[in-house]
Amino acid sequence: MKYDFTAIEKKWQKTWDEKKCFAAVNGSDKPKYYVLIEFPYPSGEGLHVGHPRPYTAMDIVARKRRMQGYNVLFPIGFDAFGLPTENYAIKHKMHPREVTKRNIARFTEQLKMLGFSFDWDRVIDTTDPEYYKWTQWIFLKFFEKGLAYKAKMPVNWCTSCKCVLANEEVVDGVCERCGSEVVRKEKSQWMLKITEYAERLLNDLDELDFIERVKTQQRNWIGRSTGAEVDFETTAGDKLRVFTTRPDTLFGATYMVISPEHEILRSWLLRLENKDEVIAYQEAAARKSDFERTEMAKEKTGIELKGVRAINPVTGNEIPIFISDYVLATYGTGAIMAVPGHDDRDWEFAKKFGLPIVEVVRGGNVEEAPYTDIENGVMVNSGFLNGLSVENAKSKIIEWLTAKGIGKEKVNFKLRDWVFSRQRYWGEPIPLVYCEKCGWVPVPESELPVLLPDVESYETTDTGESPLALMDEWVNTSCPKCGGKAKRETDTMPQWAGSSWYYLRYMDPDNKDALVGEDAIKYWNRVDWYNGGMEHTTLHLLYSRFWHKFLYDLGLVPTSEPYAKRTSHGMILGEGGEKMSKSRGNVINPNDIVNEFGADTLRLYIMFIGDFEKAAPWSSTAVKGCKRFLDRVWNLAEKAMAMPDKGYSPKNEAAIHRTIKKVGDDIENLKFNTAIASLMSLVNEFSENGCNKADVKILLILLSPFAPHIAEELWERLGGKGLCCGQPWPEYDEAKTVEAEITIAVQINGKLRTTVTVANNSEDSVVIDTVLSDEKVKRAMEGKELVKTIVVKNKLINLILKYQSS
RNA sequence: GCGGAUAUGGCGGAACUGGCAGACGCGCCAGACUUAGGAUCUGGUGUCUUCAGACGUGCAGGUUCGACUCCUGUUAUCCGCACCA
Repeated sequence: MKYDFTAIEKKWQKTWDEKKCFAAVNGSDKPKYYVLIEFPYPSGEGLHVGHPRPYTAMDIVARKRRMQGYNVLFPIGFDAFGLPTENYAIKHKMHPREVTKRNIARFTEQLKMLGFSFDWDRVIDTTDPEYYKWTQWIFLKFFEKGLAYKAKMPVNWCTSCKCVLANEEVVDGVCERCGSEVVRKEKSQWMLKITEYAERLLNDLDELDFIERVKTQQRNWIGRSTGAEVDFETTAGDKLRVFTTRPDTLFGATYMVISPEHEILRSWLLRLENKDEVIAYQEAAARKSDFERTEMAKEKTGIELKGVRAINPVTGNEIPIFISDYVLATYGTGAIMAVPGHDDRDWEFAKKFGLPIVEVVRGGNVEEAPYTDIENGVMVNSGFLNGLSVENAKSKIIEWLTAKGIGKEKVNFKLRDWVFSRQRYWGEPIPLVYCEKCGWVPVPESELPVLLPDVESYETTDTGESPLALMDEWVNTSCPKCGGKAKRETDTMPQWAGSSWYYLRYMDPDNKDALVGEDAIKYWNRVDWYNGGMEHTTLHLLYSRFWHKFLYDLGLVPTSEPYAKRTSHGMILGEGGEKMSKSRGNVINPNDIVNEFGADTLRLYIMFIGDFEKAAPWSSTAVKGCKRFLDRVWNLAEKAMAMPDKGYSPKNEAAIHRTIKKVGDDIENLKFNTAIASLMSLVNEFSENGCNKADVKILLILLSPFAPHIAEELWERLGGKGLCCGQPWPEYDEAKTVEAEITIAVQINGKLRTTVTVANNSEDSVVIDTVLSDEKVKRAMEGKELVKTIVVKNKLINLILKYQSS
């Protein structure tokens, strides 16, 4: 019989489906294990060859855990709200709901074709009103607790999507999604107070089993820094508050800088002699996008405020105040004390404007370059701080400032609150109404979900308002509180809303009374292993940790963190090593690969392609190698059918034990490529030594998480009991992983000369005797003296020789 | 600029706590079977070479009996952050 992968794959997918082999059981007695992948966005393009990489990896883990006796939850769903669908729908004059429905159907078919062991009875769709009802419900809780608030503020506005973006969605000054320019715009927006959780989001990382680069990235994004706030009196009779991480250098503060947007300017404006100049600078700064500002960062600009000066609280000196866009309005207090001697940016600015540079930390030459070392410096020119280390000076000055009531210790974060409104149709409606009398009023829980209106037109408006704003019938409603006239909020939620809690819904997808039932959450607890893309580190991953903590505070979930372990995969690149994209025309469609080689080959290749955590270029020739491997397995099994089934063949025993160990360990460590390599080696060994039925059966069990269809088919043909995916994961015997005879490397003066074969675990003396009687070694030793012998057990022997001294 | 990672044959990549560099696969070469092969099987495949060996893990040093692995310096590429005071 030939290996007819198409027929085989269909057959087993059907069997698994009918027997519900991969259904997770709530409340089972078995230990539970929750494996999660990031659910896909069902785009119109269908499944990309990049999708199966993380899916196959986690499918392997899920299948292995089941074989190890766990009750595994390995779910799938669709994150279906969002712009691409809406844009596609507008272009093709379809309803986003229809587009979504079609795309989900297509994705489902493609995912099933690859044989993933998802529990298909728990599928969720974020656009299903039964689902987004609970997304809205959580939002109302945020609102109730004061963590959702509306604020007028400058926001990132994507000129192409006609929609605001969260800070996390702006990459290099352009829209993360469409690459269009992002400009600043003043808008009134719903915000989520993620900053309230900054400290916990940071600290709790320590206890999590996340790969280091994820933790680092989140830490940098949260950006905690400790310092002090200090009030400077001004000649205008008021106070200017600054934040600094170097309060120790206060004696060196020779001028101040405030951001062009700083509020205090308004009250100073009348006193300014160069008012017009200042206003012109403000206007110029306002016109620039954030990106343009940083682009021009190379050259510092600024204007001195003529007419107001500040007083350095420790020196008593009057110092000038500047406005400059190198000071950000959104961080700290929007104002800084400038210490040009010990800060790169202040130094640069001072040099340009000819401002005095005072050394207050000794260790460098502040005329040449700012001295920023905080480890070795000693305070000078700093009155009562002189002679102290930087660290000691910090605590002393903070003590002093606190006592005087002009400053205090302060912690700041880079993390900003989350801009949560989007001016688009295809998202969850924000369940609030605005009443002239009562203000913002939540829609009562009993009236959830607030459904998206079913309308013909949902195109973007040019005014920057949500398309929902044009739907009078939907907008105009009555106030749930007073019954008077009210208007619905017309902005919708961002794409990240539905995905912030989806892992909870999988535990109990059909619950009508709660987002997740108490028993279900108690049983499943939290996700044990979550794999996803690095690009979500400061978006989805951070957002969902925030939501989870909030739900934890409400007492709705038992853990303060949603994911115990987080790993991440590299991208699949095009053949030339470039990113796969439609415009480059180098996109590989998984359907083509499955048609030509089968799903098992695709799965195997995508795991064999290279280090799972690194990017790897696709190679259409290398795919064939994996197909060839499966062909060889097939032939081997056909031959073994007539062979005995009692115990491993003695010749293969050591290799089998080694492979069981290697494959098992490698799966846990994301080393799928070497796991497959070891399976290939085992097959090579079987071909050389011959093999019996028991040998092949163990091979099939080990292979089954990677290439489940062929394993299942051959298992059946070899007369295996039950299903291959239901077999217990094999055990290995450490003692049996080593061959009876082993090869030892022989080095002379550190260089490999030859090898010898000795019995495993031979005594050193035996090894030395064998080596010394070796012809090659004897020749090399002629006329030389053996000074030293180094033996590494079962590995290597190194003979140190010297010319004989006469 | 700051932080992190990476650098190994023609290619993708292996190498445990310092112990036979190049596992496994692709490609290539030779042979077998073939009407045929872009199928299959067998063998070979780091470089140089006087066939004894010499040289080889970005580059320059160092530690060690022994270094892809540790240390110092340096270059390149990728990723993240990007005036965060």
